[in-house]
Amino acid sequence: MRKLKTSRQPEILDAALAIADERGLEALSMRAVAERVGVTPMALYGYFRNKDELLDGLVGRLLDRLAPGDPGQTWQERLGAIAWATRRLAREHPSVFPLLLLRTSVTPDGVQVVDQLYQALLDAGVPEADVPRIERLVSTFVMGFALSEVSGRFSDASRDIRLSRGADAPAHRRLAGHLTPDDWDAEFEADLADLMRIIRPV
Amino acid sequence: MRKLKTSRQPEILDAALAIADERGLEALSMRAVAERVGVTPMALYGYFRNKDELLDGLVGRLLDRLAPGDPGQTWQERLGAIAWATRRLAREHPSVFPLLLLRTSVTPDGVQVVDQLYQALLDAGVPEADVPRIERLVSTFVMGFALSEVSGRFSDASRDIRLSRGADAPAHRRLAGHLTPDDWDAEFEADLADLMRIIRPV
DNA sequence: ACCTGAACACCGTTCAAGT
DNA sequence: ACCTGAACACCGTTCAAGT
Repeated sequence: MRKLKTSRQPEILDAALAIADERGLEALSMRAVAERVGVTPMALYGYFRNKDELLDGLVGRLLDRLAPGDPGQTWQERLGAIAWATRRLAREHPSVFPLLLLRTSVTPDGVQVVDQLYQALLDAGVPEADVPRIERLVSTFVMGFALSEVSGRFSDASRDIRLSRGADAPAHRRLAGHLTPDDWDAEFEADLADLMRIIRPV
Repeated sequence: MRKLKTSRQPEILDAALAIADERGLEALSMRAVAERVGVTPMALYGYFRNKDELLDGLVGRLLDRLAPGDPGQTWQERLGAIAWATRRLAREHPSVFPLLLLRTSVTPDGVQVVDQLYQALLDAGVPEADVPRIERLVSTFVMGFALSEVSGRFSDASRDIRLSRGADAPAHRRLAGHLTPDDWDAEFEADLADLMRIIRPV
């Protein structure tokens, strides 16, 4: 295990993120990053042991966007702020965002975000023994929702195909008037409201 | 757009699934699939237009495992059956499962599953206008949970690292005795119970 | 109808060498 | 301390050809 240089790591991650944002994740090759940084591909291996570690670095980069943690007033507001920031992050970096769910990488910033969620749930009155589970429940939904949006699982195309197949899908036929997703912001907000009712039953 | 042969599609998908299960997703190359089928890589292009379409075929293969849909009694039981089947599917095919969330592919089997969920929610008394949203809420959580398990987001390693970083994470320190995930089956069950309370408030 | 061979433009990564 | 060049063992895919 050689010691890695850190000096140009941020610069390299910037280049990698830019490539992913502009041309997608499969355009993100070591060679492309090197070219953007103005260096030979092999030079990158002084800063990251391999491509996997570079991708982990990219995940860290996204998480530090989430970490700031406004002082926030009520637990609902703090929890909502993180949820909306997560969704915004997915829209800003749709190619890289899936890596947050796909790669296990516990970064300091990631821990900070989880800690803020724990605190919000404690303030909401969730019993200590239930807090970690509820945190996983909420964060799993929020990340899954954001991922579904950017990966197209919720897209119009899906809905249309679904409708055209209505013949052998009776419930689809019955709900035909309601399948349209009109306003995703409103849907996300309604979902969060429902989850808050799990956290603190009214 | 040439017309594709279908004769050996199932055989090819079997080979692809086996490779992914045995050696992971990044070992799943056209060349590896071809070798397993006993054919030249180029022969595959008579059955799938490209690798992406082969992966879509793989997603379809997973979805048809979910589709059967037992007659089931209560709406809770039917919804629970699909949720547990989804989680089981992820554990059986951890490498391929993420593609379900990553790739937009609306297959007939996928529509069947969604239709069953719609029907369960209708039977639960959810207003028609809310059914599609609640279906997305539930399926997003279930798939996100299953994905988190197989991708290691919930793993012990994460928890340990989190604990060791407890210094600057006060809520973690306070909850130290409860971070342990002991029983994931129980957690999933508790989560489903909480979601059912959203569906039909007690 | 089904398959092959050769080729093209890519990959990540190792190793030895250069300043 | 930092970077390069050449090389290796891979990729997905096109094209023209073969039975």
